[in-house]
Amino acid sequence: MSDAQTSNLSTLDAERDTLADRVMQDVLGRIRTGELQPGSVLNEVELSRRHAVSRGPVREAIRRLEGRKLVVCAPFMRTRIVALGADEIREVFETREALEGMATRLACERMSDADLALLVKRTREPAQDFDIHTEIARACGNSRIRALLCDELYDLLRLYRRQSGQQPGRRAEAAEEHWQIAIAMEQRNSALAESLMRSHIRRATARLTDNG
Amino acid sequence: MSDAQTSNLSTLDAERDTLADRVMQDVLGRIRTGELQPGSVLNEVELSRRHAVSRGPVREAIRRLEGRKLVVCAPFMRTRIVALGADEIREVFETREALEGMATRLACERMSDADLALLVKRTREPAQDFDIHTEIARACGNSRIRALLCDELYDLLRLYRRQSGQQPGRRAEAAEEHWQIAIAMEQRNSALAESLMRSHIRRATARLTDNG
DNA sequence: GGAGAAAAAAGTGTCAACACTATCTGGCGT
DNA sequence: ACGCCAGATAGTGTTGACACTTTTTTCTCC
Repeated sequence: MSDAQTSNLSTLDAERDTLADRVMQDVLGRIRTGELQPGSVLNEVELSRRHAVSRGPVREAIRRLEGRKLVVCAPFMRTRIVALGADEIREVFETREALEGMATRLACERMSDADLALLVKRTREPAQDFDIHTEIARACGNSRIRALLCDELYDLLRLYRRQSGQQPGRRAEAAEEHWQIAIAMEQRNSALAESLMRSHIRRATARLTDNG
Repeated sequence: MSDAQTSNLSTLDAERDTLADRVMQDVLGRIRTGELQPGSVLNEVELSRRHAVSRGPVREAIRRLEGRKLVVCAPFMRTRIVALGADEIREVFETREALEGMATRLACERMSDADLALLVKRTREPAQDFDIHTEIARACGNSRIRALLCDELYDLLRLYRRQSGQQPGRRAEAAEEHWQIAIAMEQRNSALAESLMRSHIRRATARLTDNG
């Protein structure tokens, strides 16, 4: 008889340090910095030389990115960073709306008074490295939703943020919407907070698809 | 200048046929049939012999499943099918509630009258292989949400459905809730349909976690 | 007989070489 | 000059072997 339920095999990414892990982190980092753009090719031998490893670990890193849908590949065709069309970007935003709406509701219900006060304070005085979306995803108490947002969708969106720069007025508008969300959360009105977040994301989607 | 946006590199799983693909499909199939349970070990050499291939393709298949969070592994420790604790199952259901709620709303807005009528008819006369959840995920017009539900969450839940069998009364209750959802969709009341679907999933979650 | 350490076995991580496919390059005919 | 086909080149798919780690077995000592 197999003891299936032994020690909780957590689904959250443990901090490993194999060669494949290093290669994957490097590629993720270069996606985040913008060095790798949508459609950029990942050459296996080039990655091998870059990290002074053989192609085995490189291929395993690519396969994990493939599982995360950050790269695409057909047999013998080169692997490329995903390049999304207008329809697929809309799909990403719809997914994000669903997940971030839920994350906002959960964070509103679960954050401590102290953490919530800090969130409000930081939303009022926006620092350089503060992003309320990331903060909510981290605080929602659901590691699966957090990983989907932070490790998949946000990386995808970063790929396109640069080229579809925001209109001048949008920045202030977004700040105001962030503020309303924070207020609703502080009042523990989770239904309103979720609704406001979803509207906020839907407005951002409309801006993007109008331009295209 | 690199031409990034050339031919839409779709994110949807193309039908490839490399050895790694075959191994992955086999593992997925054995998860679906229940042969592989949570915590089951995936032995690389055993998989190699089983498919008469070397360990390379086997490892690549495992890495892709790892990207999908269906298996977990630490260096030199054997790879295992994920085994979720009570908290992690709750997280899966919260994720599912968010995504299926959105899928229901989108399907309600986008399905043709004919397809919707068929959905209602099949919900009224439930066949053996009909599942309204899968049908909505397929019809929502968002391939990313469909893949997240059908290729990740549903496989995960199948792992636990067997052992946490439903109470006797729950089956009829669920059928009634499915019926209400279908009616709301037929009336094109997308907000109500989404709300009903989310409540439906939340009730299923409560049943599970009460028992544990 | 049982707890602990050493040896053996099993399993995973990595590598270099070979096989196959797609893409690029150059020559050919029209 | 243009398109088309064959050879050369670059890149991916696969393999078997070796290195390292964990797990199991065996042996020793109390």
